Amino acid sequence: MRLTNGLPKFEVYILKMSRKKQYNEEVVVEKAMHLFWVKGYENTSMQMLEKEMGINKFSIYSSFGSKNELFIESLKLYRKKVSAITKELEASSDGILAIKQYFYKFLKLSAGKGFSKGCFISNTMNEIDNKTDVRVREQIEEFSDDIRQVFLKKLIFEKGKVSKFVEKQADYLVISMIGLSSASKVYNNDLMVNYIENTFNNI
Amino acid sequence: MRLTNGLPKFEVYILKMSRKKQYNEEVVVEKAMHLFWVKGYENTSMQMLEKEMGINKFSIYSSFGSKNELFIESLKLYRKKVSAITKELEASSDGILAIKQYFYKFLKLSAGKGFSKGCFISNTMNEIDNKTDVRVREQIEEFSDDIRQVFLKKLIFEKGKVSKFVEKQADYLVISMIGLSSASKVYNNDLMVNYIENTFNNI
DNA sequence: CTCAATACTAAACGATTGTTTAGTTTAATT
DNA sequence: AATTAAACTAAACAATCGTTTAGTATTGAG
Repeated sequence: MRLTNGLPKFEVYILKMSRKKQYNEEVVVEKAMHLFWVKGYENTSMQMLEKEMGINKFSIYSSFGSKNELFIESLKLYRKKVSAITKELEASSDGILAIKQYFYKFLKLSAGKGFSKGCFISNTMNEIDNKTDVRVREQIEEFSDDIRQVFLKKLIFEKGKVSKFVEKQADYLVISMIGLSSASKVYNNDLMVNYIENTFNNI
Repeated sequence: MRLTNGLPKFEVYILKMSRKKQYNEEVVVEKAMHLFWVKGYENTSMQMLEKEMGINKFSIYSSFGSKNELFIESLKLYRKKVSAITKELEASSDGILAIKQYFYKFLKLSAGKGFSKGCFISNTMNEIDNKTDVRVREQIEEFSDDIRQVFLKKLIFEKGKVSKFVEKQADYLVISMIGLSSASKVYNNDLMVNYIENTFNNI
C-alpha cells in the first residue's frame, strides 16, 4: 500500500494497491536460518539461498536488503527459538538440575539428520573474523549475556545468595555450553552425554 | 635432479641439474598454516596465500598440488607444533596438575596479536561440512586421539589403575580442551582462566 | 656453448561470488 | 478500462574464486 499523490499535504490520502507478495517473510527467513546454521555465512551462497528459500534473488534483496541483513535476521530468529527453552529453564522449580536439563535440550536442538548442526550462534563465533560486522557480534554477545543471566538466577536460587563464586560458576557454565555445541559437531552423542554429566559434577 | 636417459637400465646414470627453488617448502607451509589458522579454509584465497607465502600460484601448485593439499600439510605442521607441548605433558612427573598446565599452554598457543586464533584443529572442526575431504577428517581424529591417549596415561598415573571411569574422564577432558580453544576466540582471558580452574575442580 | 630439466612470471581460464537492473505481471483503485 | 505501485522473472554486472597454461629464466653437466 502506498500513497499515489506524493507527500501527505491534505487530510485525505489516495491509496493504490499493488501486487501481493507470494511468500511469507517469516517462513523464508526460517529456511535461510537452517542453511546458514548448517553451512555458515561464507559457505552459503545467494544461489543456495534462492533454492532453499524458494524465491529469487530480487525478492531476497527487496525483503532483506543484503545477504548480511538476512544473516542477522536468521540469528535473531535462532535466538527466538532458543529463548523458548531458556524460558522453560527460568520457569522451572528446580535449580542446578534444571540447568543440566537445559544442556540436554540445547544438545537436542543442535541435532540434524544424522549429524549435529551445533549451535548456530557458536558456529558463528567460530567464523568470526576481524572484519565481521558489528551487528553480528552484538547478536552473539546478547545471546551469551541472556543465557548467563538465567544461569546466574538459577544458581542463586539453589545456593541462596549472590557471590563472586556463583558469578564465576555462571561464567563457567556459559562457556561449557558453547563448548558443548561446538564439540557436538564432531563427537558422538555418548561422548556429549558424558561431557554434560562430568560438567555437572563440578557444580 | 632427474635422469635424462629414461629408466635406469645401466649402472651409470646421466644427470642434468635444473633451476633451484628460491623458497623453502617448510618455511612457506608455516606461513600458509598461520593464514588458514586465522581465516579458515574457505575464507583463505589463493591470492592471500600468494601474498602471505611470498611465492606465486604456480609455485604453490607445483609444490603442493592444490589448495586442499596445502591445507592438509598445514594441519600436519600444526599437529607437530602441538605435539611439542604434548610431549612435555607426557614427560612430566606430575599427573592431573600437568594436564591442567597443558590446558594453559594450549590457551597460550592459540593467542594471536590482540585476539585469540583458537586451536587450528578445533577451528577446522567447526568448518566441517558433509563434503569435507576425508583426509582432513583424519587429521582431526588423529589429533583428538593422540591427546586423549596422553590424558589417559596421566590419569592412570595419578589414579593408579585403568577403569571405565578414568576413560570417561579422559573423554571429558578432550572435549573440554576443544571447547576451551573454541571459546577463547570470543571470551577474554580471565573467563578462560576461570573455565580451566572450574574444569579441574571436577577431576 | 649447448642442452634438457625445472623454477619462475604473468596472463588467462571457466565458474561462481554478491548485487543490480531492465522488462513483465499482478493487483486494487480510480 | 485506465492507472500506478509493487512483485516478479531473468539476465547482466564487475569481482573474485581455484586452477592451468604459455613463455621466459636459471641451472649445471656434457
